[in-house]
Amino acid sequence: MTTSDSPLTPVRTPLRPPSRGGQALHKGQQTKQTIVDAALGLAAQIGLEGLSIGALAEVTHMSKSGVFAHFGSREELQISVIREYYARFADEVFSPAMDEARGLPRVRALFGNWMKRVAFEIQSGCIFISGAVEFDDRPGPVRDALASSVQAWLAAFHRAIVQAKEEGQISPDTDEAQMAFEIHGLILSAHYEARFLNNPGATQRATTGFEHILARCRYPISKASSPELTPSPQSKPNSQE
Amino acid sequence: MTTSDSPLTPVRTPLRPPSRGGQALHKGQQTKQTIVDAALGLAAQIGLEGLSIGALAEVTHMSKSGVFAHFGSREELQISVIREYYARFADEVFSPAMDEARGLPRVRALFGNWMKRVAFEIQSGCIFISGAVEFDDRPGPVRDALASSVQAWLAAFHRAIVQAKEEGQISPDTDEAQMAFEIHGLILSAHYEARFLNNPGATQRATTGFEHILARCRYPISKASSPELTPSPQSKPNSQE
DNA sequence: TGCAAAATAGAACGATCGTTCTTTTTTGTG
DNA sequence: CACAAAAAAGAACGATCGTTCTATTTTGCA
Repeated sequence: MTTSDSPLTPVRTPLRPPSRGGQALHKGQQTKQTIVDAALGLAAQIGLEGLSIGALAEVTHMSKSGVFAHFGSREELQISVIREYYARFADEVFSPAMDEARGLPRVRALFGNWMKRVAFEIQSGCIFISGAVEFDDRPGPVRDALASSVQAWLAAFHRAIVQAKEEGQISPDTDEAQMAFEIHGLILSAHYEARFLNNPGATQRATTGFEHILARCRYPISKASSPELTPSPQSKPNSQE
Repeated sequence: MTTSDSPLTPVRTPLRPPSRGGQALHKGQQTKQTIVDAALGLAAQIGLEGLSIGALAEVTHMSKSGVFAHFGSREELQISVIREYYARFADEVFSPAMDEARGLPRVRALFGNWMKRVAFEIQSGCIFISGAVEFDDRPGPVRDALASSVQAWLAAFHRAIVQAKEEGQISPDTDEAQMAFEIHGLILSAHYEARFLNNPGATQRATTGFEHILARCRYPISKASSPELTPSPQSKPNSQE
């Protein structure tokens, strides 16, 4: 079985109008982008369901119908926001990590970038999390767009773990999906405790938890030809608080 | 420092009217209970913010104003729902676990009951999770009621872990708050993946993750009742799958 | 049983929502 | 510059929201 380094590409937006040649962005497209940018900030704070065309019109200094015309429906607006969020997530979290070597370095980079984003989203909110809660009982195209975006990212993360096992950097009896599940939990816990409970130590806790998981899955005893010796975990005492 | 087995009591509802004696529930109180019951089911599915008095009136076969009069405001209705949810959570998760012995048995019981509830809430939804997302950027009495309920539960769980350490059942250099944080993440991950992504193996993954954490924190070798010996973790290999 | 009090219903309010339709303004190009 | 096409504005719609006020029904005790 082979694994690929294929980039994150689940439901990519078409962008450029299909027919038109290499023309610069028309007015409509750039104001649409402006609207989506504003909508993204708004949706991150108050949720995709909280997104209202009226509020969006006010923020962008446009009329309701002017905003509406770019999307044709509120659902299409929400989907545009999801696509934009996904693109930024891929740019900030996934893409930079692909410069790291396959295996553990890449897994660490993915997690590190993910955590950086979570730390930022403690202020702004994360629509992968809020959207999941809003749409877990609401079938339809918005939920589908959101779920496929999340699935694509989680699958990419899982793939990186599989590669680390292929590289012989984690124990062969490690369940990669289990590992991804537990790491995902750390992210969710950090977001929950930091954003809702105002616990400032939450992001550090997630990082510590990640090291705990790595320590368990790495080869416990010696290592032949592998990068890091001294697998002993728990070397540095749990730092804070 | 002493730890107590004090029950979960954060913002308990007053119940009985302060003056009236031991009279049976008046009509108003029992229909109010009926309304809150219906509201709880509705809020679990579509969220506390999705709760509408109109929909609630329809479900309970009452008029909007009839429903409204019992609470005086939508916020008060939401808070009543939170209190009811909290009371049930305490009854199903916390109280039964208090019959178990202090220490690890009680921690296991708390987690097991918690997981049972999560498994049930894959269908119905959890307002401790959806509410956190809805109100993490919305200050006010609803958020306060929700946060204090969650804090009370997480504190109770943390307390049980501290007791396990006092009983010498987990390694003395374990950070109990870190452990609680990681377990909380497993719960959140299970809820996310099962309810939003329809991943049927999610609850099993959470249970497995819990065992991973226990395996790391438990004394690896002998027993010998003495607290500090051989703090080295990482004894038994990651068990299953 | 009578009667005040409690509980519920009914109607209406202003506000906001997504959406539709029509009109005006702006844009880009032959 | 002219002029069609694109973009944006404006007004109005039906619906739903939380809430208020008044009227009616039901309750529980003397």
